Amino acid sequence: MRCRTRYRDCKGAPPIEAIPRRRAGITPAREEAEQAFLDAAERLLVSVGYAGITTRKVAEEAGLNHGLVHYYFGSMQELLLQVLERFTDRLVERQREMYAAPGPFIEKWRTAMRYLDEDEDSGYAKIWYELQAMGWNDPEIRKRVARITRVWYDVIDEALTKAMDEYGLDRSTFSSEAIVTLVGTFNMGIHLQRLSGVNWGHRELLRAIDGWLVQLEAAKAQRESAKKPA
Amino acid sequence: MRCRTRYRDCKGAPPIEAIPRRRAGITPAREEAEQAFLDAAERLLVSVGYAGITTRKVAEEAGLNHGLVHYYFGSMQELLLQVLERFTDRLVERQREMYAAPGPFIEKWRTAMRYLDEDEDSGYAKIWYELQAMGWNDPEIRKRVARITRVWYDVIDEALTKAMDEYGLDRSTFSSEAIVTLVGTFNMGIHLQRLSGVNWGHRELLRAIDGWLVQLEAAKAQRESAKKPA
DNA sequence: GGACGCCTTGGTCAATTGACTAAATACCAC
DNA sequence: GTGGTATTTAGTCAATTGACCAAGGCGTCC
Repeated sequence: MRCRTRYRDCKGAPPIEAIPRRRAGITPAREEAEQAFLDAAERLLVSVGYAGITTRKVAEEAGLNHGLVHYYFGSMQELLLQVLERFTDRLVERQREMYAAPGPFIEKWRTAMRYLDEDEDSGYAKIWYELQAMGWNDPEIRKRVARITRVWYDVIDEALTKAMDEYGLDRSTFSSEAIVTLVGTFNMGIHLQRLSGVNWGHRELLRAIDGWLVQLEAAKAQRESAKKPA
Repeated sequence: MRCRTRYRDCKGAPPIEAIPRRRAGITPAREEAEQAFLDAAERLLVSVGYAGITTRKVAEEAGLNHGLVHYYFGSMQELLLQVLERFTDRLVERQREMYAAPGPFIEKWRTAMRYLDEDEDSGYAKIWYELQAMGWNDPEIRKRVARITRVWYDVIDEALTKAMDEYGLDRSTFSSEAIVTLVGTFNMGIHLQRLSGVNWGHRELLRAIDGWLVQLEAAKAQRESAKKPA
C-alpha cells in the first residue's frame, strides 16, 4: 500500500526501503560527518540531557544539515545507539588499559580516583549516566549498559583479587566479589551525587581509603623485607 | 500587548493572569483529583520515565481531563515539582522513622536493606532516580534533590556515629563521615545498577556486611557481659 | 565531456505537545 | 429556585518533532 500523502503513508505502513546500512566503502568525509554527529550528540547529552536531543538540535550542534541524520543513521534511536556503542567501547578500553598497566595496586587506585574528578569536569560522567538513564526506559540500551557494567566489574575483580592477596587481606568475611561490588557501587553513587550537586563526605571517604591502602602497602613492604633477609 | 490570536499572544508575552495558586479552601474532591494526578505521574515515571510524561498522558492515566493539568497546576513543570515534593517528603519521613525507632543498629540496617528490595519491586526506586535524572538538567529540581540527599545523610550520620561508638570501632582511619558517604553512595549505586538490570555481587556484598555486623554485635555483647559481672 | 550514482540541501508532512480558553455544568448560599 | 461562583469539558492554537523526499550538486569512470 503506497503512500497517499505527498511523501508517505504516515501511519503503520512498512518502510518503503531498508535503512541505508553501514557499507564497507565509506568515504573519509562521510566518516568524519558521522563522527561529528556522534560528538554533537555527546555534547548535547552533557548540556541538555537525552530528553532534549532532537534531530534538528544535533544537526545544528554538528553544523550539518538535519536531513543527514536520517540519511546516515536511519533514525534518531540508531544515532543514540551508536553514541552508546562508541562511548562504551572507549570506556572499557580505558579501564582495561589502566588495570593492565604495571605498578602496585595503590597506583591504579589513585589513577581511578583521579578519573573520578576528571570525568566529572570533562562531562564524561554526565554522558555515561545520561545514557544509563536512557536505558532505564529502553531495553536495547539497557542491555548494552548491563553488558558494559559487567565487563567493568570483571576488570576490577581481577585487579582487586590480586591486590587482596598481595595485601594478605582475609577473604572470609569480605570476598573479592563483595569488595568489587562495594567499589563499583560507591563509585557510581559518587558520580550520581555529584550530578545532583552533592559533594558532602566524598573527599573524606577517598582520603580514608587512600590512607588505608597506604597502611596496607606499608605492611606488605614490611612483610617482604622481613622475609627476604631471613 | 494583548493576544492577537484567538487565544493568546503565543510568544514572549507575559502571562495574562497569574497561575491559579493554592488557596486555603480546597474541596476534598479537588484534593483527591490533584493527588490522582500526582499518583498518575509517579506511575508514568515508573513505566516510561520522565521524558515520556505529557499533560495528555498523565490525564489519561489519572482518568481525568487533560485541561485540568493546567487548571490545577498551571504547568507540567509545576506538576512534576509537586510530585518531587510529595515524594521526597515521604522519603525523609520514612528514613527518620526507621532510624529513630528503638533497637540495636543491626536491626535498623536490616530494615534499610529490606527497603532496598522493596523499593525496587514497588517502583519507588525508579521514581526516585527518574526524579534525580530530571534534576541533572533542571536546577530547581536538582536543588531539591541535593537538599533531600543532605537530610538523608544527616539521619544516617547520627545513627552510624552512635553505632560505631557502641561497636567500639576505631574512627582514626575511617571517620563516621567517610562511612556515611560509603553507605550512602553504595546504596545509590546498587539501585542504579539494578535499574540497568545488573545484580552481580549485590547479595554477596549485603551478606558480607551483615556477617560483619553480627560479629560486631557479638563482640559488643561479650564486652558488656564481661563488664557487668566485674 | 558525458553519463551515472552517491551525497547534500532545503524543504514538507502528519503527529504531538504545552498552553490556553469558551462554554457548559455543578455546586452553593440565600 | 435563583444568582453567582467554581469546576469541568471539549476543544483550539502555535510550535516542535521524527520521518521523509525531490532536486540539484559533485566526483568518478568511461
